[in-house]
Amino acid sequence: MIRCKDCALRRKQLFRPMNGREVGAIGRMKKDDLIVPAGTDVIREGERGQKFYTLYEGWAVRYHRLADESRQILDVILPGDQVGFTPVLLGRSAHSVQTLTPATFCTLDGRALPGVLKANPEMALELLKTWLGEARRADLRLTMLGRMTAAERVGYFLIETYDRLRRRGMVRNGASAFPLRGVDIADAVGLSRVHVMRALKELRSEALLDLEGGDLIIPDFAKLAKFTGYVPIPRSGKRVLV
Amino acid sequence: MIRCKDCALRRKQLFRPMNGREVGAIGRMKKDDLIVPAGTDVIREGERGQKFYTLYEGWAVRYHRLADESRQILDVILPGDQVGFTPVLLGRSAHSVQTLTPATFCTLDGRALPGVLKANPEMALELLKTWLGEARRADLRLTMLGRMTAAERVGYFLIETYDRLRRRGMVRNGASAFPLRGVDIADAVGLSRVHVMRALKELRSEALLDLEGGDLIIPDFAKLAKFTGYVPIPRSGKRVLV
DNA sequence: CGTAATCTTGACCAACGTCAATGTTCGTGG
DNA sequence: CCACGAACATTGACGTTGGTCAAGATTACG
Repeated sequence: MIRCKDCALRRKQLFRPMNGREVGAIGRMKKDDLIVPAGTDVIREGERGQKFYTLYEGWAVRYHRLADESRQILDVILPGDQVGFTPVLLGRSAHSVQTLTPATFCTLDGRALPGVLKANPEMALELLKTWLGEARRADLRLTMLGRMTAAERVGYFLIETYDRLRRRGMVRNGASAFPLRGVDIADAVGLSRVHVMRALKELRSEALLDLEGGDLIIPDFAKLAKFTGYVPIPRSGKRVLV
Repeated sequence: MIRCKDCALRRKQLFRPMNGREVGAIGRMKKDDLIVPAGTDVIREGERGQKFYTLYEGWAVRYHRLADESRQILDVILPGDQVGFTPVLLGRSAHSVQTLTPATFCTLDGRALPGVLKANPEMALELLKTWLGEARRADLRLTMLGRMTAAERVGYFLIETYDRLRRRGMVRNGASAFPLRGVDIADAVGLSRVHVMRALKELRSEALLDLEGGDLIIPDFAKLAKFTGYVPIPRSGKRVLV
């Protein structure tokens, strides 16, 4: 089991430094790690849960499945992101979470969360800020689905994810591992799989990005950002790691 | 000026009862009321702000305008909803807010907010819960845009708003005032104005809803909910009124 | 080396957008 | 109360984007 004291994530730029008291409070919520293969549903829609998780390593997606079996991917979960917060504080999960790769989650006891937040109001405030940042990102994804063409949607989705990877130090020389398949991208941007492939071809031919063998390459970030209307996440926003 | 002590909103079912200490803390943040005509931009994208607002009476929308002048409506703001939270805690607003009708906002001093939340951790936690609820609603809107047909989108948007109105006691006999025009609905659900009208015609012919003279009528809530896949907001979730 | 998954391509089709002309509603001033 | 204009709704014709289907090529993996 990874101990909070030694957690490698916490040292990353993305996260807000914590004092000993805070690390201790979180450490007391910490339970076993959860190690699962690719394709595992870690959280299922409608489920109640007393535990919540921080993704430590690997990739996952939050998604929603409709009555007609179609799937909407709500968000990509990257290392350092939390899942299962909603069921703990609100009673039930409104979405499922599935791993795309083998993954390790850090498990935390949700029953202790309200107490910890009341005892550490500074942390509660920072957590609120993190969620406001997430809400802002969600607004932009909504705009993408409502108002953009196929190529713009795909480009936006990829550059946004790429930018998040970059902030986590997961990009090297303009490239990063990217385990999503065509279907996954399609389900994220509201298109069909075939049309996503056509959009990718277009983006590739304009040298805006390349996606091959599970690697995403963005040769000119500014150029793709301009094409998609993407504005990078401001450097300032640090996150609480619970 | 409406005093927090006398605020009519606070007494509504939707909101969590507050103790005297909390009402006092909020009262000290309270500044003048803001009374504006329809079509006023209360918050502009990119703006910094030290104040935040609670809509007391009237209607507004949160929206985002793209480079090509097109508009995405992110959400409808109803009495009791806050706006301007993000600029206060995160530095800048990523969206604009415009009134659809003459409206009254309660103005609060944002500089005092972090202090108030740290001094009232219970309130901070409840506020976090409110935001988690909003995030859940946003996920569903995303699903609507990504996976639904024109008629379903329009129906979903209308029933969702109707359900929110209902919780605020703004529905009488299956009907409520509804000041949004065709363009507004179009910009909310990611369709063209003309196509929204066709979708409305279809919904009307199926007796799922009616929209005339600024009134929204839903004769059979369950029937429309089934058609659109809408699940009502659980009764339990009460909101913090700041 | 073989099988399954995924990508690629082309043909065709449905949903939605655009344009433009006509009708309706509503608020305003006479 | 009526006349007028502006904003909005309605309708039909037509164009475009993206969906569906199916067959073949490529890649990943045991």
